[in-house]
Amino acid sequence: MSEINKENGEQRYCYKYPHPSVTTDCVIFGFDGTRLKVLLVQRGIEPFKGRWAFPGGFMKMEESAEECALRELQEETGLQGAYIRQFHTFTAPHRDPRERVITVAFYALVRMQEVKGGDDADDARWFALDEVPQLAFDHDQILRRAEQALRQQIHFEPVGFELLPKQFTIKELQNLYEAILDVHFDRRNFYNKMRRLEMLELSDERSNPSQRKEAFLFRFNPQKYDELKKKGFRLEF
Amino acid sequence: MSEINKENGEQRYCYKYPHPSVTTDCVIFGFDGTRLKVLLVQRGIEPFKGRWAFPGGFMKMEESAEECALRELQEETGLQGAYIRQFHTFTAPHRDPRERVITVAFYALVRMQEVKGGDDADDARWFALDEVPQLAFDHDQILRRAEQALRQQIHFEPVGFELLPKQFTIKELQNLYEAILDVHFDRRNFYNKMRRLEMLELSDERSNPSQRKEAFLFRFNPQKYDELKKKGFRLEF
DNA sequence: TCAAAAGTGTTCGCTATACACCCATGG
DNA sequence: CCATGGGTGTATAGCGAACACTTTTGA
Repeated sequence: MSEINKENGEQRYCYKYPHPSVTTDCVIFGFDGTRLKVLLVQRGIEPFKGRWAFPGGFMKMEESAEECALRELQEETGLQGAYIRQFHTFTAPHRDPRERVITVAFYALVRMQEVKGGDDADDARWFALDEVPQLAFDHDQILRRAEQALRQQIHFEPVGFELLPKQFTIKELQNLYEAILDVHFDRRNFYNKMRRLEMLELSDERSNPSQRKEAFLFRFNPQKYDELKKKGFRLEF
Repeated sequence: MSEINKENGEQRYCYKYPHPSVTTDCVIFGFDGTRLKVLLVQRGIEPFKGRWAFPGGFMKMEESAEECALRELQEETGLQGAYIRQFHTFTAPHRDPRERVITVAFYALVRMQEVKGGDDADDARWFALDEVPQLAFDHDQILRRAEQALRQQIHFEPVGFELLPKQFTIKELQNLYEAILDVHFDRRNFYNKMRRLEMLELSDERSNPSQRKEAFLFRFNPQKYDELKKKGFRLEF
Protein backbone atom coordinates (compact mmCIF):
# COMPACT_ATOMS: atom_id res chain seq x y z
CA MET A 1 0.00 0.00 0.00
CA SER A 2 2.72 2.42 0.93
CA GLU A 3 5.68 3.33 -1.13
CA ILE A 4 8.96 4.92 -0.41
CA ASN A 5 9.97 7.81 -2.61
CA LYS A 6 13.49 9.03 -2.62
CA GLU A 7 13.88 12.51 -4.00
CA ASN A 8 16.87 14.69 -3.46
CA GLY A 9 18.12 12.34 -0.78
CA GLU A 10 14.94 12.60 1.29
CA GLN A 11 13.00 9.49 2.16
CA ARG A 12 9.24 9.86 2.07
CA TYR A 13 6.35 7.51 2.70
CA CYS A 14 3.57 7.74 0.16
CA TYR A 15 0.02 6.43 0.10
CA LYS A 16 -2.82 6.46 -2.37
CA TYR A 17 -5.14 7.94 0.27
CA PRO A 18 -4.32 10.45 2.99
CA HIS A 19 -3.45 8.94 6.39
CA PRO A 20 -3.78 10.62 9.77
CA SER A 21 -0.95 10.80 12.25
CA VAL A 22 -1.41 8.67 15.35
CA THR A 23 -0.27 9.69 18.82
CA THR A 24 -0.79 8.57 22.39
CA ASP A 25 -1.42 10.91 25.30
CA CYS A 26 -1.26 9.97 28.94
CA VAL A 27 -3.26 11.45 31.80
CA ILE A 28 -1.06 10.72 34.79
CA PHE A 29 -2.96 10.55 38.05
CA GLY A 30 -1.25 10.88 41.41
CA PHE A 31 -2.46 11.30 44.98
CA ASP A 32 -0.85 13.41 47.70
CA GLY A 33 -2.78 11.91 50.60
CA THR A 34 -5.59 14.43 50.30
CA ARG A 35 -6.22 15.39 46.72
CA LEU A 36 -6.09 13.79 43.32
CA LYS A 37 -3.55 15.35 40.96
CA VAL A 38 -2.47 15.18 37.34
CA LEU A 39 0.98 15.68 35.86
CA LEU A 40 1.13 18.26 33.08
CA VAL A 41 3.96 19.44 30.85
CA GLN A 42 4.32 22.90 29.44
CA ARG A 43 4.56 23.13 25.67
CA GLY A 44 7.76 24.68 24.41
CA ILE A 45 6.66 25.07 20.80
CA GLU A 46 3.72 26.25 18.74
CA PRO A 47 0.89 25.64 18.52
CA PHE A 48 -0.29 26.35 22.05
CA LYS A 49 3.23 27.31 23.13
CA GLY A 50 3.27 27.96 26.87
CA ARG A 51 0.04 26.08 27.51
CA TRP A 52 -0.03 22.97 29.66
CA ALA A 53 -0.81 19.59 28.16
CA PHE A 54 -0.58 15.87 28.78
CA PRO A 55 2.64 14.15 27.84
CA GLY A 56 2.42 12.15 24.65
CA GLY A 57 3.94 11.60 21.28
CA PHE A 58 3.87 9.85 17.97
CA MET A 59 3.43 6.14 17.75
CA LYS A 60 6.20 4.27 15.99
CA MET A 61 5.45 1.72 13.29
CA GLU A 62 6.71 -1.23 15.30
CA GLU A 63 5.08 -0.50 18.64
CA SER A 64 1.53 -0.83 19.91
CA ALA A 65 -0.27 2.09 21.52
CA GLU A 66 0.36 0.55 24.96
CA GLU A 67 4.09 0.30 24.28
CA CYS A 68 4.11 3.85 23.00
CA ALA A 69 2.34 5.18 26.09
CA LEU A 70 4.70 3.30 28.39
CA ARG A 71 7.71 4.64 26.50
CA GLU A 72 6.46 8.22 26.70
CA LEU A 73 5.69 7.76 30.37
CA GLN A 74 9.19 6.48 30.99
CA GLU A 75 10.70 9.43 29.17
CA GLU A 76 8.57 11.96 31.06
CA THR A 77 8.57 10.58 34.58
CA GLY A 78 11.29 7.96 34.68
CA LEU A 79 8.71 5.37 35.66
CA GLN A 80 9.09 1.83 34.35
CA GLY A 81 6.08 -0.40 33.85
CA ALA A 82 3.53 1.91 35.41
CA TYR A 83 -0.10 0.90 35.48
CA ILE A 84 -1.80 2.31 32.40
CA ARG A 85 -5.20 1.90 30.84
CA GLN A 86 -6.52 2.94 27.48
CA PHE A 87 -9.81 4.78 27.91
CA HIS A 88 -10.71 6.62 24.71
CA THR A 89 -9.50 7.58 21.26
CA PHE A 90 -9.98 11.16 20.12
CA THR A 91 -10.62 11.62 16.45
CA ALA A 92 -12.32 14.97 15.76
CA PRO A 93 -11.00 16.06 12.36
CA HIS A 94 -9.48 19.41 13.34
CA ARG A 95 -8.41 18.80 16.91
CA ASP A 96 -4.84 19.55 15.87
CA PRO A 97 -4.64 22.72 13.77
CA ARG A 98 -1.62 21.53 11.80
CA GLU A 99 -2.75 18.21 10.41
CA ARG A 100 -5.12 15.35 11.03
CA VAL A 101 -4.10 13.62 14.26
CA ILE A 102 -5.92 10.93 16.14
CA THR A 103 -4.89 10.26 19.71
CA VAL A 104 -5.24 7.07 21.69
CA ALA A 105 -5.56 8.30 25.26
CA PHE A 106 -4.46 6.45 28.40
CA TYR A 107 -4.54 7.18 32.03
CA ALA A 108 -1.76 6.11 34.34
CA LEU A 109 -1.92 5.53 38.08
CA VAL A 110 1.39 6.34 39.76
CA ARG A 111 2.79 7.04 43.18
CA MET A 112 3.68 10.72 43.23
CA GLN A 113 6.57 10.00 45.58
CA GLU A 114 8.30 7.90 42.95
CA VAL A 115 8.02 10.46 40.17
CA LYS A 116 10.54 13.11 39.36
CA GLY A 117 9.38 16.53 38.28
CA GLY A 118 7.17 18.84 40.19
CA ASP A 119 9.85 21.40 40.78
CA ASP A 120 8.45 24.79 39.98
CA ALA A 121 11.40 25.41 37.72
CA ASP A 122 10.72 22.29 35.73
CA ASP A 123 8.48 22.14 32.69
CA ALA A 124 6.48 19.34 34.32
CA ARG A 125 4.21 20.02 37.29
CA TRP A 126 1.51 18.37 39.36
CA PHE A 127 -1.86 20.13 39.40
CA ALA A 128 -4.78 19.44 41.70
CA LEU A 129 -7.80 18.47 39.65
CA ASP A 130 -9.72 21.63 40.47
CA GLU A 131 -6.74 23.85 39.69
CA VAL A 132 -5.96 22.65 36.20
CA PRO A 133 -5.60 25.62 33.85
CA GLN A 134 -6.95 25.74 30.32
CA LEU A 135 -5.05 23.13 28.38
CA ALA A 136 -3.68 22.82 24.86
CA PHE A 137 -5.61 21.20 21.99
CA ASP A 138 -8.67 19.32 23.22
CA HIS A 139 -6.94 18.20 26.39
CA ASP A 140 -9.65 19.68 28.61
CA GLN A 141 -12.04 17.22 27.05
CA ILE A 142 -9.51 14.43 27.44
CA LEU A 143 -9.20 15.20 31.13
CA ARG A 144 -12.95 15.14 31.66
CA ARG A 145 -13.18 11.79 29.93
CA ALA A 146 -10.29 10.42 31.96
CA GLU A 147 -11.93 11.40 35.23
CA GLN A 148 -15.16 9.83 34.13
CA ALA A 149 -13.44 6.63 33.05
CA LEU A 150 -11.53 6.41 36.32
CA ARG A 151 -14.75 6.88 38.30
CA GLN A 152 -16.42 4.08 36.39
CA GLN A 153 -13.44 1.76 36.57
CA ILE A 154 -12.69 2.35 40.22
CA HIS A 155 -14.66 -0.72 41.25
CA PHE A 156 -12.58 -3.02 39.08
CA GLU A 157 -9.13 -1.45 39.19
CA PRO A 158 -6.21 -1.36 41.60
CA VAL A 159 -6.70 2.32 42.23
CA GLY A 160 -5.52 2.22 45.80
CA PHE A 161 -2.72 -0.17 45.09
CA GLU A 162 -1.15 2.01 42.42
CA LEU A 163 -1.86 5.48 43.77
CA LEU A 164 -1.06 5.09 47.46
CA PRO A 165 2.37 4.58 49.00
CA LYS A 166 3.20 1.03 50.12
CA GLN A 167 1.87 1.88 53.56
CA PHE A 168 -1.01 4.21 54.25
CA THR A 169 -3.62 5.11 56.83
CA ILE A 170 -7.27 4.29 56.34
CA LYS A 171 -7.98 7.98 56.33
CA GLU A 172 -5.75 8.38 53.26
CA LEU A 173 -7.54 5.51 51.55
CA GLN A 174 -10.85 7.15 52.31
CA ASN A 175 -9.62 10.50 51.02
CA LEU A 176 -8.59 8.80 47.80
CA TYR A 177 -11.96 7.23 47.17
CA GLU A 178 -13.74 10.42 48.11
CA ALA A 179 -11.56 12.43 45.74
CA ILE A 180 -12.23 10.13 42.81
CA LEU A 181 -15.93 9.57 43.38
CA ASP A 182 -16.56 13.08 44.65
CA VAL A 183 -18.65 11.90 47.57
CA HIS A 184 -18.33 11.81 51.35
CA PHE A 185 -18.27 8.66 53.44
CA ASP A 186 -18.86 8.36 57.12
CA ARG A 187 -15.44 7.86 58.65
CA ARG A 188 -16.53 5.05 60.97
CA ASN A 189 -18.50 3.14 58.39
CA PHE A 190 -15.58 3.29 55.99
CA TYR A 191 -13.33 1.83 58.70
CA ASN A 192 -15.71 -1.01 59.46
CA LYS A 193 -16.25 -1.82 55.83
CA MET A 194 -12.52 -2.03 55.14
CA ARG A 195 -11.95 -4.25 58.12
CA ARG A 196 -14.71 -6.61 57.03
CA LEU A 197 -13.40 -6.87 53.47
CA GLU A 198 -10.13 -8.19 54.87
CA MET A 199 -8.09 -6.75 52.02
CA LEU A 200 -5.84 -4.75 54.33
CA GLU A 201 -3.17 -6.00 56.64
CA LEU A 202 -1.84 -4.12 59.60
CA SER A 203 1.72 -2.86 59.41
CA ASP A 204 4.09 -2.89 62.38
CA GLU A 205 4.80 0.79 62.05
CA ARG A 206 2.63 3.71 63.03
CA SER A 207 1.99 6.87 61.10
CA ASN A 208 4.06 9.94 61.68
CA PRO A 209 1.95 11.72 64.28
CA SER A 210 1.57 14.88 62.27
CA GLN A 211 -1.98 14.88 63.56
CA ARG A 212 -3.14 14.79 67.15
CA LYS A 213 -3.04 11.06 67.36
CA GLU A 214 -0.92 8.64 65.38
CA ALA A 215 -2.77 6.17 63.18
CA PHE A 216 -2.24 2.58 62.12
CA LEU A 217 -0.51 1.98 58.83
CA PHE A 218 -1.89 -0.64 56.46
CA ARG A 219 -0.71 -2.57 53.46
CA PHE A 220 -2.81 -4.19 50.75
CA ASN A 221 -3.10 -7.94 50.82
CA PRO A 222 -2.53 -8.57 47.11
CA GLN A 223 -4.42 -11.88 46.96
CA LYS A 224 -7.53 -10.56 48.67
CA TYR A 225 -7.37 -7.37 46.65
CA ASP A 226 -7.24 -9.26 43.36
CA GLU A 227 -10.17 -11.45 44.36
CA LEU A 228 -12.25 -8.42 45.17
CA LYS A 229 -11.40 -6.72 41.88
CA LYS A 230 -12.51 -9.75 39.89
CA LYS A 231 -15.94 -9.74 41.49
CA GLY A 232 -16.21 -6.01 41.06
CA PHE A 233 -15.31 -4.53 44.39
CA ARG A 234 -17.93 -1.96 45.23
CA LEU A 235 -17.97 0.71 47.85
CA GLU A 236 -21.18 2.17 49.08
CA PHE A 237 -22.49 5.06 47.04
CA MET B 1 3.42 17.83 7.03
CA SER B 2 1.95 15.94 4.11
CA GLU B 3 2.60 16.58 0.48
CA ILE B 4 0.86 15.63 -2.67
CA ASN B 5 2.99 14.05 -5.36
CA LYS B 6 1.74 13.78 -8.85
CA GLU B 7 3.58 11.23 -10.90
CA ASN B 8 2.32 9.69 -14.06
CA GLY B 9 -1.11 11.17 -13.40
CA GLU B 10 -1.48 9.46 -10.01
CA GLN B 11 -2.10 11.49 -6.91
CA ARG B 12 -0.26 10.34 -3.83
CA TYR B 13 -0.05 11.55 -0.26
CA CYS B 14 3.45 11.63 1.15
CA TYR B 15 4.82 12.00 4.66
CA LYS B 16 8.24 12.20 6.21
CA TYR B 17 7.38 9.36 8.60
CA PRO B 18 5.26 6.30 7.92
CA HIS B 19 1.57 6.62 8.92
CA PRO B 20 -0.76 3.76 9.79
CA SER B 21 -4.14 3.34 8.18
CA VAL B 22 -7.09 3.97 10.49
CA THR B 23 -10.34 2.05 10.35
CA THR B 24 -13.43 1.61 12.50
CA ASP B 25 -15.10 -1.72 13.18
CA CYS B 26 -18.50 -2.18 14.72
CA VAL B 27 -19.69 -5.06 16.90
CA ILE B 28 -23.46 -4.97 16.37
CA PHE B 29 -25.41 -6.50 19.24
CA GLY B 30 -29.00 -7.60 18.87
CA PHE B 31 -31.40 -9.61 21.03
CA ASP B 32 -34.00 -12.10 19.83
CA GLY B 33 -35.90 -12.34 23.10
CA THR B 34 -33.78 -15.16 24.42
CA ARG B 35 -30.21 -14.85 23.29
CA LEU B 36 -27.71 -12.11 22.55
CA LYS B 37 -26.54 -12.03 18.94
CA VAL B 38 -23.97 -10.26 16.78
CA LEU B 39 -24.19 -9.33 13.12
CA LEU B 40 -21.28 -10.56 11.01
CA VAL B 41 -20.40 -10.10 7.36
CA GLN B 42 -18.55 -12.61 5.23
CA ARG B 43 -15.39 -11.37 3.58
CA GLY B 44 -15.40 -11.52 -0.20
CA ILE B 45 -11.71 -10.77 -0.70
CA GLU B 46 -8.32 -11.79 0.61
CA PRO B 47 -6.94 -11.83 3.21
CA PHE B 48 -9.27 -14.07 5.21
CA LYS B 49 -11.59 -14.48 2.23
CA GLY B 50 -14.69 -16.42 3.26
CA ARG B 51 -14.19 -15.77 6.97
CA TRP B 52 -16.72 -13.81 8.98
CA ALA B 53 -15.85 -10.40 10.39
CA PHE B 54 -17.33 -7.24 11.84
CA PRO B 55 -18.43 -4.58 9.41
CA GLY B 56 -16.04 -1.68 9.22
CA GLY B 57 -13.97 0.43 6.91
CA PHE B 58 -11.48 3.20 6.46
CA MET B 59 -11.97 6.51 8.14
CA LYS B 60 -12.16 9.50 5.83
CA MET B 61 -10.12 12.60 6.48
CA GLU B 62 -13.09 14.82 7.21
CA GLU B 63 -15.05 12.53 9.54
CA SER B 64 -14.59 11.50 13.15
CA ALA B 65 -14.45 7.85 14.18
CA GLU B 66 -18.03 8.11 15.43
CA GLU B 67 -19.23 9.47 12.11
CA CYS B 68 -17.31 6.77 10.29
CA ALA B 69 -18.83 4.02 12.43
CA LEU B 70 -22.35 5.39 11.94
CA ARG B 71 -21.81 5.63 8.20
CA GLU B 72 -20.57 2.04 7.99
CA LEU B 73 -23.47 0.92 10.13
CA GLN B 74 -25.92 2.68 7.87
CA GLU B 75 -24.38 1.05 4.82
CA GLU B 76 -24.44 -2.42 6.36
CA THR B 77 -27.77 -2.48 8.15
CA GLY B 78 -29.71 0.50 6.85
CA LEU B 79 -29.95 1.82 10.40
CA GLN B 80 -29.81 5.58 10.92
CA GLY B 81 -28.53 7.08 14.15
CA ALA B 82 -28.13 3.80 16.02
CA TYR B 83 -26.75 3.81 19.53
CA ILE B 84 -22.99 3.28 19.32
CA ARG B 85 -20.19 3.38 21.81
CA GLN B 86 -16.45 3.39 21.34
CA PHE B 87 -14.88 0.78 23.61
CA HIS B 88 -11.29 0.11 22.55
CA THR B 89 -8.68 0.83 19.93
CA PHE B 90 -6.64 -2.07 18.58
CA THR B 91 -3.09 -1.27 17.64
CA ALA B 92 -0.95 -4.41 17.60
CA PRO B 93 1.62 -3.81 14.83
CA HIS B 94 0.85 -6.81 12.63
CA ARG B 95 -2.84 -7.36 13.20
CA ASP B 96 -3.41 -6.79 9.50
CA PRO B 97 -0.99 -8.81 7.38
CA ARG B 98 -0.97 -6.26 4.55
CA GLU B 99 0.00 -3.05 6.28
CA ARG B 100 -0.11 -1.27 9.59
CA VAL B 101 -3.75 -0.69 10.53
CA ILE B 102 -5.16 0.60 13.76
CA THR B 103 -8.85 0.10 14.41
CA VAL B 104 -11.13 2.13 16.61
CA ALA B 105 -13.76 -0.36 17.70
CA PHE B 106 -17.38 0.39 18.60
CA TYR B 107 -20.29 -1.63 19.69
CA ALA B 108 -23.81 -0.85 18.56
CA LEU B 109 -27.06 -1.76 20.27
CA VAL B 110 -29.86 -2.30 17.78
CA ARG B 111 -33.29 -3.87 17.57
CA MET B 112 -32.91 -6.95 15.41
CA GLN B 113 -36.43 -6.48 14.09
CA GLU B 114 -35.44 -3.20 12.47
CA VAL B 115 -32.34 -4.53 10.74
CA LYS B 116 -32.24 -5.99 7.25
CA GLY B 117 -29.99 -8.94 6.49
CA GLY B 118 -30.01 -12.26 8.19
CA ASP B 119 -31.16 -14.15 5.14
CA ASP B 120 -29.03 -17.21 4.79
CA ALA B 121 -28.31 -16.22 1.22
CA ASP B 122 -27.05 -12.84 2.26
CA ASP B 123 -23.44 -12.08 3.14
CA ALA B 124 -24.57 -10.67 6.50
CA ARG B 125 -25.90 -12.93 9.23
CA TRP B 126 -26.81 -12.89 12.90
CA PHE B 127 -24.90 -15.31 15.12
CA ALA B 128 -25.67 -16.26 18.68
CA LEU B 129 -22.74 -15.36 20.89
CA ASP B 130 -21.82 -18.98 21.61
CA GLU B 131 -22.04 -19.94 17.94
CA VAL B 132 -19.67 -17.38 16.50
CA PRO B 133 -17.13 -19.08 14.21
CA GLN B 134 -13.46 -18.21 14.06
CA LEU B 135 -13.26 -14.68 12.74
CA ALA B 136 -10.94 -12.76 10.42
CA PHE B 137 -7.96 -10.73 11.66
CA ASP B 138 -8.04 -10.23 15.45
CA HIS B 139 -11.81 -9.99 15.53
CA ASP B 140 -12.11 -12.81 18.05
CA GLN B 141 -10.24 -10.61 20.48
CA ILE B 142 -12.37 -7.62 19.54
CA LEU B 143 -15.50 -9.60 20.29
CA ARG B 144 -14.25 -10.68 23.69
CA ARG B 145 -13.42 -7.09 24.55
CA ALA B 146 -16.80 -5.91 23.34
CA GLU B 147 -18.61 -8.41 25.54
CA GLN B 148 -16.52 -7.38 28.49
CA ALA B 149 -17.14 -3.68 27.85
CA LEU B 150 -20.87 -4.24 27.49
CA ARG B 151 -20.95 -6.19 30.76
CA GLN B 152 -19.16 -3.39 32.56
CA GLN B 153 -21.25 -0.64 30.98
CA ILE B 154 -24.57 -2.34 31.44
CA HIS B 155 -25.23 -0.48 34.65
CA PHE B 156 -24.86 2.91 32.98
CA GLU B 157 -26.20 2.32 29.49
CA PRO B 158 -29.61 2.09 27.85
CA VAL B 159 -29.10 -1.56 27.08
CA GLY B 160 -32.73 -2.51 27.43
CA PHE B 161 -33.97 0.60 25.72
CA GLU B 162 -31.94 0.01 22.57
CA LEU B 163 -31.98 -3.79 22.34
CA LEU B 164 -35.59 -4.59 23.17
CA PRO B 165 -38.65 -3.83 21.06
CA LYS B 166 -40.78 -0.88 22.15
CA GLN B 167 -42.90 -3.25 24.22
CA PHE B 168 -41.62 -6.31 25.97
CA THR B 169 -42.36 -8.73 28.77
CA ILE B 170 -40.41 -8.75 31.99
CA LYS B 171 -39.25 -12.23 31.12
CA GLU B 172 -37.59 -10.86 27.96
CA LEU B 173 -35.93 -8.12 29.98
CA GLN B 174 -34.65 -10.72 32.43
CA ASN B 175 -33.39 -12.92 29.59
CA LEU B 176 -31.50 -9.93 28.22
CA TYR B 177 -29.73 -9.15 31.45
CA GLU B 178 -28.98 -12.79 32.04
CA ALA B 179 -27.54 -13.14 28.54
CA ILE B 180 -25.24 -10.16 28.94
CA LEU B 181 -24.13 -10.80 32.49
CA ASP B 182 -24.09 -14.58 32.12
CA VAL B 183 -25.87 -15.14 35.41
CA HIS B 184 -29.24 -16.40 36.54
CA PHE B 185 -31.75 -14.37 38.49
CA ASP B 186 -34.70 -15.66 40.43
CA ARG B 187 -37.74 -14.86 38.29
CA ARG B 188 -39.80 -13.52 41.19
CA ASN B 189 -37.06 -11.38 42.67
CA PHE B 190 -36.40 -9.87 39.27
CA TYR B 191 -40.08 -8.97 38.98
CA ASN B 192 -40.20 -7.38 42.39
CA LYS B 193 -37.02 -5.42 41.80
CA MET B 194 -38.29 -4.03 38.50
CA ARG B 195 -41.58 -3.02 40.07
CA ARG B 196 -39.80 -1.23 42.88
CA LEU B 197 -37.49 0.68 40.53
CA GLU B 198 -40.55 2.13 38.81
CA MET B 199 -38.77 2.47 35.50
CA LEU B 200 -41.35 0.40 33.63
CA GLU B 201 -44.90 1.35 32.73
CA LEU B 202 -47.61 -1.10 31.93
CA SER B 203 -48.87 -1.22 28.36
CA ASP B 204 -52.53 -1.71 27.47
CA GLU B 205 -51.77 -4.67 25.31
CA ARG B 206 -50.91 -8.20 26.32
CA SER B 207 -48.24 -10.42 24.92
CA ASN B 208 -48.98 -12.84 22.13
CA PRO B 209 -49.72 -15.95 24.16
CA SER B 210 -47.06 -18.05 22.53
CA GLN B 211 -46.55 -19.47 25.98
CA ARG B 212 -49.10 -21.06 28.26
CA LYS B 213 -50.20 -17.82 29.77
CA GLU B 214 -50.10 -14.38 28.22
CA ALA B 215 -47.93 -11.81 29.96
CA PHE B 216 -48.12 -8.08 30.55
CA LEU B 217 -46.25 -5.89 28.12
CA PHE B 218 -44.16 -3.03 29.45
CA ARG B 219 -42.56 0.11 28.11
CA PHE B 220 -39.62 2.02 29.53
CA ASN B 221 -40.37 5.26 31.28
CA PRO B 222 -37.62 7.37 29.68
CA GLN B 223 -37.36 9.89 32.52
CA LYS B 224 -37.01 7.29 35.25
CA TYR B 225 -34.68 5.22 33.11
CA ASP B 226 -32.35 8.17 32.53
CA GLU B 227 -32.31 9.01 36.23
CA LEU B 228 -31.34 5.46 37.09
CA LYS B 229 -28.58 5.39 34.49
CA LYS B 230 -27.04 8.55 35.86
CA LYS B 231 -26.76 7.09 39.32
CA GLY B 232 -25.46 3.83 37.93
CA PHE B 233 -28.39 1.51 37.88
CA ARG B 234 -27.30 -1.75 39.41
CA LEU B 235 -28.92 -5.14 39.36
CA GLU B 236 -28.17 -7.69 41.96
CA PHE B 237 -25.15 -9.84 41.20
C1' DT C 1 -57.05 -32.16 34.63
C1' DC C 2 -52.57 -31.29 34.63
C1' DA C 3 -48.36 -28.90 33.49
C1' DA C 4 -46.17 -24.73 32.41
C1' DA C 5 -45.76 -19.90 32.73
C1' DA C 6 -47.04 -15.46 34.95
C1' DG C 7 -48.17 -12.57 38.81
C1' DT C 8 -48.06 -11.66 44.04
C1' DG C 9 -46.54 -12.12 48.81
C1' DT C 10 -43.60 -13.65 52.88
C1' DT C 11 -39.57 -14.60 55.53
C1' DC C 12 -34.73 -14.29 56.76
C1' DG C 13 -30.24 -12.51 57.02
C1' DC C 14 -26.92 -9.30 55.69
C1' DT C 15 -25.22 -4.77 55.28
C1' DA C 16 -25.49 0.16 54.39
C1' DT C 17 -26.37 3.93 57.32
C1' DA C 18 -26.60 6.64 61.23
C1' DC C 19 -25.15 7.24 65.23
C1' DA C 20 -22.58 7.08 70.41
C1' DC C 21 -18.57 6.17 73.02
C1' DC C 22 -13.77 5.78 74.46
C1' DC C 23 -8.70 6.52 73.83
C1' DA C 24 -4.50 9.09 72.72
C1' DT C 25 -2.03 13.27 72.05
C1' DG C 26 -0.54 18.13 71.77
C1' DG C 27 -1.48 22.77 72.81
C1' DC D 1 -7.85 19.69 80.55
C1' DC D 2 -9.90 20.04 76.42
C1' DA D 3 -10.04 20.00 71.48
C1' DT D 4 -8.91 17.14 67.75
C1' DG D 5 -8.35 12.99 65.42
C1' DG D 6 -8.35 7.77 65.65
C1' DG D 7 -10.40 3.22 66.81
C1' DT D 8 -14.51 0.35 68.16
C1' DG D 9 -19.40 -0.78 68.98
C1' DT D 10 -24.56 -0.76 68.32
C1' DA D 11 -29.35 -0.08 66.53
C1' DT D 12 -32.29 0.26 62.51
C1' DA D 13 -34.08 0.09 58.01
C1' DG D 14 -33.96 -1.69 53.59
C1' DC D 15 -32.76 -4.84 50.22
C1' DG D 16 -31.13 -9.31 48.17
C1' DA D 17 -32.03 -14.15 48.22
C1' DA D 18 -34.83 -18.05 48.86
C1' DC D 19 -39.24 -19.81 48.42
C1' DA D 20 -44.85 -20.67 48.77
C1' DC D 21 -49.10 -19.72 46.76
C1' DT D 22 -52.47 -18.47 43.20
C1' DT D 23 -54.11 -17.76 38.45
C1' DT D 24 -54.37 -18.54 33.60
C1' DT D 25 -54.27 -21.29 29.56
C1' DG D 26 -53.15 -24.90 26.18
C1' DA D 27 -52.53 -29.78 25.43
